[in-house]
Amino acid sequence: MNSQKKIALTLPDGSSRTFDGPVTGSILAADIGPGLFKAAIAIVVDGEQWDLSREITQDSAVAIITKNDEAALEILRHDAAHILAEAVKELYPDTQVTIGPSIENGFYYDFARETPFTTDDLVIIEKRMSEIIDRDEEIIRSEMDRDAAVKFFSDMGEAYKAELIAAIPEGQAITLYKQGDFIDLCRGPHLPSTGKLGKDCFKLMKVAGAYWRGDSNNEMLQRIYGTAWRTKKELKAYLHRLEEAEKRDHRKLGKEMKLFHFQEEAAGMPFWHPAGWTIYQQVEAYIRRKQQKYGYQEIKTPQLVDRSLWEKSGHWEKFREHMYTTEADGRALAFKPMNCPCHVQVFNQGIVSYRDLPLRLAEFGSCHRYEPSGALHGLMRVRSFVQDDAHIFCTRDQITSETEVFCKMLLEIYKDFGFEEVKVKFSDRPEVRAGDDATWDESEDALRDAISRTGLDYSMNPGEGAFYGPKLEFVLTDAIGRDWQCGTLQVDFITPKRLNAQYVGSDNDKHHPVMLHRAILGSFERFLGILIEEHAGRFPLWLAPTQVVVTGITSDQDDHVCKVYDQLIAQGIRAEKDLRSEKINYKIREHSHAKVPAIYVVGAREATENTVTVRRLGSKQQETLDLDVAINKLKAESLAPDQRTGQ
RNA sequence: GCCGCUGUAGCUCAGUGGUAGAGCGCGUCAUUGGUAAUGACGAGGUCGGAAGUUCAAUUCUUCCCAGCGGCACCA
Repeated sequence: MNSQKKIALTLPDGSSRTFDGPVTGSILAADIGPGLFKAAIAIVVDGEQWDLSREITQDSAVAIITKNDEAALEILRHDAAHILAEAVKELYPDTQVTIGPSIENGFYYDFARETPFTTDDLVIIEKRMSEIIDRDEEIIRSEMDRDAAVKFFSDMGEAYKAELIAAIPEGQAITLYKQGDFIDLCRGPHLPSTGKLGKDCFKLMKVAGAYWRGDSNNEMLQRIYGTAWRTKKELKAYLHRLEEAEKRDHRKLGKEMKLFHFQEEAAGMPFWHPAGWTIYQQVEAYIRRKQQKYGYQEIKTPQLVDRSLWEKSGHWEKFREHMYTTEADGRALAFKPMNCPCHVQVFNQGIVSYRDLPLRLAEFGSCHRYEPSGALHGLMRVRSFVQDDAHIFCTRDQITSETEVFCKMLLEIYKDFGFEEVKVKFSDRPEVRAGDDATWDESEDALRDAISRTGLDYSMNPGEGAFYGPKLEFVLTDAIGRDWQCGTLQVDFITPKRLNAQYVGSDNDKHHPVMLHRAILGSFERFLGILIEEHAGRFPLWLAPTQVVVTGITSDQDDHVCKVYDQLIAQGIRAEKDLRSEKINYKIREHSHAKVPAIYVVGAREATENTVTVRRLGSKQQETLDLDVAINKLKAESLAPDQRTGQ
């Protein structure tokens, strides 16, 4: 036997093991201990994830990945995708496979097949997957020359795979993985065998359409989504989380709590009911106070504007498809999809001096956008909505300070709504855009300079800027960890030029101002949807549609209930009275289900002593207080965060 | 817009080639009860819309609309 080179492997604890020749992760794991061998999933070799079966031929730093490691989940899910594909190929041989990555919480695989998969098919496929896991097929890695691989998959009738491989640079070796009779192109790594995926740790979730290569010009494939976890317990916990999220669905709560509704005759346009509109108005009043505090002036501009303005602003060219249009007096009119061109019209009235800048014009602007029908989603994506929109007209020198102040205002507002975690994204020039590169360079630099001075961390979002300028996007995280992009600040050197906005500078020359488009909530509709889900319908007192219900034990207290109710109303509290001849149990149950934050019960005792017994939502405790004390307490708590003392 | 699924009472849903049912809610009456369901009775539906097949369609077929899950889109 040749004298083989010794291989030294360094483990994470710093210890090292020497082998007489090339060694696989499996052998290493077995060498360390049978427990580790059993739990091993893959191995990290010099920072790169490898299969356990791959030979390590030189000294390396290694770490065995076991089921308990975070990294294992991704491998597990990727494997589940392969097992799914294998099951589908076995059951429906006429199907072509395409791609199947691991994703957050699970995996999917896209298939090309004439007949659609049904939900019944999912049950059958799931069963076959379990059988494949039982077979415990070895997963074998191999390499193949690119051209050979293209031929290999073409011959097999897998046109999509062949197309994918053909796109890989020539001469490059590609890796294939085989399990049973199923072979797939894959970077890896994979589990040693299919049996390593727990039979009761995965579940197929849904079938959906998805475009080949994510391009809507391409044919549509059938995507099967699944979820996979390390343990049955984790799977159950995940399914439970989904159920909990469903309970806070704003569409469901909106109906239950009579906040708003939609109907066929106005698809994507909410009808706000009294309760929902109350919340809306609280939010609007709050934002109005904040805008006043930060030096904004509120305006109101038309919803229907002549096409010629949209042509000048550039919207007609770029967004015509998404604009509602109509005609009157022989003129073509369009509903505004945004407010900026109208705000420039306000700016353009009269001569503006540099002394007037920055000019901050705010509008709760009612906009319409013809969104694709498939995009509509409750309040989150609508066709008519109102933005907390404003445009700051300023000089180039003022961009930095205006951005800084805006960020402060935005964080303050998010905090008041209970959102402490905010991410910032910087979107730079998109491919289709207005304006020359020099202007884009300048505006991107100005924005970058501004955001770095705020000290906020941000990530890049390349190519996602507006057609007229780069932007910052503000993303908040809700109570169950979901991200929502709400706020935005966009630098715009172009619209003021196009719409001929000018001011007289200190040099007595005319200049175009810079426009900062900015919103904090984004759309009220969507933000209310987020708030409903954030609070699961149990709003804090300042937002709750009904803040307190007053009710008696028997009808003997009706007069007193009315007296208490009148006092609450006089104090500006959103109170209701319940004089129905129902038992107290019944009324408590009903108002608790309606998520009313406070219930005042007045019995014979309270009526004589002029007290109320207070029951708060979510608590079974009762507290009897003097009426004045109770009302003052409620009133203090009903104040919006910015109206409380100390702000 | 694309793929798939769904559309029955105010809500949640069952059901059928011979023009429909439950629970909750709603109304009336009785009950006056101390913190998550008092009882009785009653009203309420051209079964999403249009066309077709059929002696007969809510049920089968086609088209349209809307909703849901994704994909694409999101100034």
